[in-house]
Amino acid sequence: MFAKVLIEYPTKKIDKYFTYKVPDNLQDIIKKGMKVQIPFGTKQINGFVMDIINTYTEDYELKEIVDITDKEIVLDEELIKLGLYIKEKTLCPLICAYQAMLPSSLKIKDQKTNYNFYKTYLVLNQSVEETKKYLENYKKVNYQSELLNDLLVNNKVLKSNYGSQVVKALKDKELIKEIKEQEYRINKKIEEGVKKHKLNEEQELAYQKVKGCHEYKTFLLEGITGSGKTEVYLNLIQDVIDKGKTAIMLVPEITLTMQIVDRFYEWFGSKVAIFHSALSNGEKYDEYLKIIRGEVSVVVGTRSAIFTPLKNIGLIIIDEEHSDTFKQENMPRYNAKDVAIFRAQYHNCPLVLGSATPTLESKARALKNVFEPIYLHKRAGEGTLPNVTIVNMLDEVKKHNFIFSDELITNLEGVLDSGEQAIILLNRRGYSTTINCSNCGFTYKCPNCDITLTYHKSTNNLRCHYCGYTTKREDKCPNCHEDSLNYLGLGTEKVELELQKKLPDAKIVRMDQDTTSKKGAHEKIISDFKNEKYNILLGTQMISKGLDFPKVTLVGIINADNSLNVPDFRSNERTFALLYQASGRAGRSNLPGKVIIQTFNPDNYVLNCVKNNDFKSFFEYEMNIRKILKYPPYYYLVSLKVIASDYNLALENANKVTKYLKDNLDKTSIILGPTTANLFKFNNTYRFQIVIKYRFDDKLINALKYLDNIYINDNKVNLEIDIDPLHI
DNA sequence: AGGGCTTCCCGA
DNA sequence: CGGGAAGCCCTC
Repeated sequence: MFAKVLIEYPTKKIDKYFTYKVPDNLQDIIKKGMKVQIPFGTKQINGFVMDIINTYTEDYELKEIVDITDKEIVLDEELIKLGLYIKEKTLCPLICAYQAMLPSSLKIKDQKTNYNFYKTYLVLNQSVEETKKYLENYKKVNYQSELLNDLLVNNKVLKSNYGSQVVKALKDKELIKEIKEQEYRINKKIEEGVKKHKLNEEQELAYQKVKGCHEYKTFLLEGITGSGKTEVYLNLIQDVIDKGKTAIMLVPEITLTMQIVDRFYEWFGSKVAIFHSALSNGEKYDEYLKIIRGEVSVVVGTRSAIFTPLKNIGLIIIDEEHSDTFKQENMPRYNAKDVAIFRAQYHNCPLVLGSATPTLESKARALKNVFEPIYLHKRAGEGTLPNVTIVNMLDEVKKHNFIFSDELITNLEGVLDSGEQAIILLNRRGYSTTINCSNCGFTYKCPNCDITLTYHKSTNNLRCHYCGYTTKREDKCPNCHEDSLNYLGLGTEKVELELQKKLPDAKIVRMDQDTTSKKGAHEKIISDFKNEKYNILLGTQMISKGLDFPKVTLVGIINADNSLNVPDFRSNERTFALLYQASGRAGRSNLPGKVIIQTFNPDNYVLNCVKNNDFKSFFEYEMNIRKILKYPPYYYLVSLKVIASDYNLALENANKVTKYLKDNLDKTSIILGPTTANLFKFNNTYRFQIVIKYRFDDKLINALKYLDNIYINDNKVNLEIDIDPLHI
């Protein structure tokens, strides 16, 4: 018996199967998809069994599999096929696809660590009668008798509940013994008496539509903010569970969506497993075990949760489907939406994409009935859509209001007076964007990347937000040594400081990457704000999604132009989604909401669509631009980056790649570049970019594979291929 | 990926 | 001629 094994090293150089002999003692247990330890070169490493065969005819001696790494962790037939699909779709090494499917704790490296978590219990060592008899003779009332009586009632008790002396004494008398039981680190029970809202007419219609679908179909659930999409999801999942099937729901970033997860725990208790980056390795391992063992019916999680080995899936939901986080930016560059379609087709079940601001791609498909559209037009409950005002900051600057407009401050004061709450959004962290010398023009720049450093006041240093380079701020200009350094641009840190000056009585909490790096920090800020320990929540885009605070009546957006000015063809779409979602945080209960958008471009079409809550107009406007400029959804994109530490070498190869594409692709495909990539110099490497726009090109995939192969063995030049990139 | 083996360059 | 670094190639 022989096994074809895929080696754990994620390199294209060894992206093939290696054959090993299966030792006698493993022949009965070994299965396709299992992880095994094998000798490879001089080392012993891990790999996946991809096939089991009975004959082998090559002329060299085979080595033997040493052991099975974890008998419980097996990639089933579906996931094995899915890995092949991802390899084909994203041009990654096959092993890379399988590694993406497993939580990092199972990703081999520290295979010595045992993540199984045990608790020690005490049980009786004798029969109940014997114990009772012993107690009658014992007569004393002390901790020992208390423990024995406890055991007579409860069968087993936690060892840690009793003193070690007491336990030892009874153990020595052979009256009790210890047992170890595996426990899960996360353990939720269904909360009794949770109020399950009755669905309104629209929600009920949406629910029935999906419920009535017993085969693969993708639905686009377009529901305005606060329309109660979650309620529809919960009911649908309940229905799937009632049928004995399982469901996956993806959310963009679970820490920001803790409120949703809490609702899932309330409904489904221990039937839910959760998956996100903030879990510890041990927690991830436990959640994975629950799924493998078939103990859960619902998985809620971020991108990688789409790979969880649930059997018999009856429904997949992707909430906030417009979010960029569903696409992985490094290898394997998969999009969870594609994976979701694959799995829904495999299980022949419905897929629901939900959003208030769907991607143009999804919306276009819904209009062409490739996806089935479902709409939720009304806010559930008593909420109404907020009133949006656009403030022209050009006028405010004349009044020397550089950060806050008079209107925003007046409204904030109003909120404070009435005991309500406000959210302020500024999509940039740090204190100020950059420090600049007004005498000689010096700016702090990252020595590794082609980018200006951001000043952080709390630590008094400058940081590169790309590579993490940090340097100290000096009092005088390091170049001309004059005392003429200026702080330009705005970050959350500075806004917090300035806002506190304007409103000395306000209790402000800031939420951005810098204040939420610790475990549990997100949840604490959110729950503190919900419990009204603060009046104002100030933060970056992480506060825009999914949060539901009934007391928030005002949302202020500072410098709405920030994201509009990003040089990417999707910046309008992202700005609309961000501002629309942020606006949706206001007026979610019976209190009416107001939104103030501060901008230097008050006539901007995107902003005015936000003001009018008009996704339809925005969609039509933006689709027209995409059509003229030949961008998605009219054309598909591929981005190629040629990377080398030598400038000329990078450029030379970028030209070669471009020439090859021009010679070998279909004439209808458009090849742009090479140009310097958006982040031209990064970590001391130079990056050139080539973009392909195409509609139908059956030569494309082979051309990409050919180029990919050329650069596998070139250790000076690197080629990164991103198919369907989200950023170019 | 990582180790071993070959090659190549420099000072003698 | 030797040593050390850099490049090359193999791993079932």
